[in-house]
Amino acid sequence: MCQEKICSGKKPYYITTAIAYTSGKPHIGNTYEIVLADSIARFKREQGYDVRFQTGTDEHGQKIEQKAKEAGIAPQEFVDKVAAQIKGIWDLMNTSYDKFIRTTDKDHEIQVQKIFKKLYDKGDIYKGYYEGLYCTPCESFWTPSQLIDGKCPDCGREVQPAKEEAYFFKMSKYADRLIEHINTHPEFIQPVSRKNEMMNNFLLPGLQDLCVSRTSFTWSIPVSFDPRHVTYVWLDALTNYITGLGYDCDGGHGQLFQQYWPADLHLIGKDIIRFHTIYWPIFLMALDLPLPKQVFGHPWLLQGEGKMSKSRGNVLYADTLVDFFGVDAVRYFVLHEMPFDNDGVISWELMTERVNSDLANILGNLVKRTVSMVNQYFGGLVRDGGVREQVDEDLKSVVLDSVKKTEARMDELRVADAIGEIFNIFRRCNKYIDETMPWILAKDEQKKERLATVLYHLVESVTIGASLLASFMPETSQKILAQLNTKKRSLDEMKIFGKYPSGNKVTDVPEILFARMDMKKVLEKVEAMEVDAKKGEKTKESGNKKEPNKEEIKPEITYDDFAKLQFKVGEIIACEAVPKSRKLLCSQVKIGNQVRQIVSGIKAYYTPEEMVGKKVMVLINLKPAKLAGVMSEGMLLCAEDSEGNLCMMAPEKDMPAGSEIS
RNA sequence: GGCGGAAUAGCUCAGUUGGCUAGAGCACACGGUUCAUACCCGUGGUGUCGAGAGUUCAAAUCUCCCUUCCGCUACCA
Repeated sequence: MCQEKICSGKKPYYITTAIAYTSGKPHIGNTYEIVLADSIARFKREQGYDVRFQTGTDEHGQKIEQKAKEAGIAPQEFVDKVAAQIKGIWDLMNTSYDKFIRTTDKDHEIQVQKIFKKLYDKGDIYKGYYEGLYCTPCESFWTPSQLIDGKCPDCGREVQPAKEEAYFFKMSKYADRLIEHINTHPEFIQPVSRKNEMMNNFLLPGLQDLCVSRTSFTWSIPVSFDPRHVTYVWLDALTNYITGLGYDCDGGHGQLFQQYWPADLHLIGKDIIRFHTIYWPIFLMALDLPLPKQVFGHPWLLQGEGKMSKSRGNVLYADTLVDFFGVDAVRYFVLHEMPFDNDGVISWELMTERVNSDLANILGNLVKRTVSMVNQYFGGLVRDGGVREQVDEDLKSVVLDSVKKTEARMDELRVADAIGEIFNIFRRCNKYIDETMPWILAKDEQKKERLATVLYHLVESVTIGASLLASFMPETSQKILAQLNTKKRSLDEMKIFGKYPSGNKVTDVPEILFARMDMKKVLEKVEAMEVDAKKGEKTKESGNKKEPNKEEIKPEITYDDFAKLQFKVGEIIACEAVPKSRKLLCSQVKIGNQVRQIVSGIKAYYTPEEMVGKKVMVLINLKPAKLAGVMSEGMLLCAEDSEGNLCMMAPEKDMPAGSEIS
C-alpha cells in the first residue's frame, strides 16, 4: 500500500465499463452494463473505498465514418451527437461515474500516438501485410471464419483475396507471461468458465499477431510516423482505461494514475472478453505497466423472442422504459434479472410483473402500511416501547444477517443475489406485521407499549433495508428514508439494530412509491406507442431524409454484375413448414425439368397449402445453404413493405416453370 | 470437428465433500387477515431431478453411454 493511500485513509477502487461505440443510440441491453457498474461503484463507496468510476465512448472507425457520411455530416459532428445521447442515457439512469472519456479527446489521442510509437520503437509493433478477403463496397477485410455463407457478413456480397500494408503487434512475445499470470491469478477472468475458453482457443494453440493499423479509412488516430495509417480499434479503445487517468507515455503522469492504476475491475460484455484478457494485458506488459486485477465478462440482457431488431421497431430503450416505469424500477429490473453468468430476458410483461410483485407489493406496500400505522396509532411518533417478544429476535437476526449476506454477495459481484438478500428484509417485515398483528394490539390499551415496540422494530428494519438499497435504487432509498424522516445508515451502522432515534416522527403524508400496473393497460399502451413509432417512421421516410438507416442505397453495379444473377420462373409443387423453426417454409420448386428444394422465411405470410401451385420468381444460382438444418438451393423473391409484410413475386401472365427471367 | 458448460415444479433457477419426507421466487388454487397499493400472511406439487446402464447400505449428486440445448473456436460447403 502506498503512502497516499494510507494518508487518505481509504483504499482505492478503480472500476470501468467498456466504452460504448458511438454508432447509434444504446438499447437497454447496452445500458445494463453502466447500471451494473454503478451499483458496484456505489456499494464500494459504502464499503469505504475511494472509488473511481470511468465510462465513456469509443468513437473511431470505419463504421462511424460511413454512418456520418450517410447522415451527411462530418464524423466529429456525428460522434458528438451520439456521445451526448449516450451520456444523456447514462445520466438518466442516475449513474455516478467520475469520468466520461471519449476516444476523440485530444489527450487520449496524443497518448495513443505516443504509445504506438513507443511500441514500434521497442520492436513490438512491426510493419507487414494484412492478408484477407476483401469486400470492396464495404472496404473491409474479413477472415474466412467471419464470412457468412462465403460472403461479406455486412453486405452479403462476394469477397476477393487482397493484401493491405498494416502494422502488427507481436502478441506471441508475451504469451508465456500471460499464461503464467492467468494461471497464478484465478480471479483474473470472471466468470472462470471463460478462462478455459481463452486458454484453449487462443493462448495454448499460439497467439496470432494483432493488426493495429489500417489504411482503408481515415476516421481514427493517425500513426504519427506514418500518416497513411490510422490506429485500428483495440490499441485506441483499450488504452482509454489508462489515458482516462492521465497516463503519460513519457512518464509524466499525474496523481490520478498513480493512485488508481491498476484497475480493480474492468466490467465488460462477454463478447469482448478476449480483448480484455489477452490483448489488453499484453499491451500493458509491453508498456511495463501492472495488469488490472479482474475482468468480468457479464452476460447479456436479451429481448424476449430474441428479435431485437430496429426494423421491427421493437427495440427497448432505457428512456422509453424509464418513461413508463421510472428510473429505479428499470435499474431494479436489469440488476435483478441478470444472474451472474446466464443471459437475462427483458420484456414489457416481465418488467410489469417485476414492478408489481416486488416493488409495488413487497416494498412499496410495506413502507406505506408501516408509515400509515405509525400515524394512525401514535400520531406519527416512532417510539421503542421496550416490550420484547421472541418474534422480534427473529426479525432482528434476519435483518442483520441480510446486511452481511448482501455485502458477501457484492464481494463476489453477484449483484442480483445481493438485491435478493435486501428484499428478504422487506419480506420478513411483511411477515412480522402479520405475526404481531398491530391492529389487534391497537384495540387493547394495555398493549400500547408492545404496539409501539412492534412499530419501532418495523421502522428500524425498513430503515436498514432502505439504506442497503441505496447502491441499487438511489432515489427510492432516499424517498423511503425521507418518509421515515431519517438519514441513510453507513454500512457499519446497519450492523447494529436499534439506531433509529426513539421519539422521531415520520411523515404524515405517506406517498405511494410504486403504483401497481395493470398488465392489459400496459400492453395496450405499448401497442399504441409502437404504432405511433411506425407512423412517425413513415412520415420521416416520405418527408425528409433524417433517418437514413431505413432506405439502404446500394452502390451502382455494372451489367456484368447483374448478369451474374440467374432468375427463372418456378412452380411450387409441394410445401411444408420446417420443423423447429418459426419462420421457415420448405418448398419443392419445379424449374424446367428439375425440382429444387428452397427454404424461405415466409411462414408468417403464407401457409404451405396456399403456396402449392404458385408460379414465382426464383434466383437459381445462389450458393446452396443450410437453414435450420435444411438444405436450400435458391431463393424465392419477395417484395417487402415498410412494416415487413411479404409478397411473392410472380409472373404477370402465366409462364411455364423454367422460363428464364432477365 | 475441437474444448467447455447445461438439462431439477407451468416459468426462472438453488441444491456445498453422495445421506433424513428434493428446495426458493414467480404464476396458479384454497384459507386467513384488514394496518396497507384487490395488499400481506399461511397452506397446497402424483416434479420418472433429460434417457439408459453401473458403483454404493444410500445417487439429482460419482462413472460410462445416449439425446437435446448453450458458449467459445475451427473448418467444409
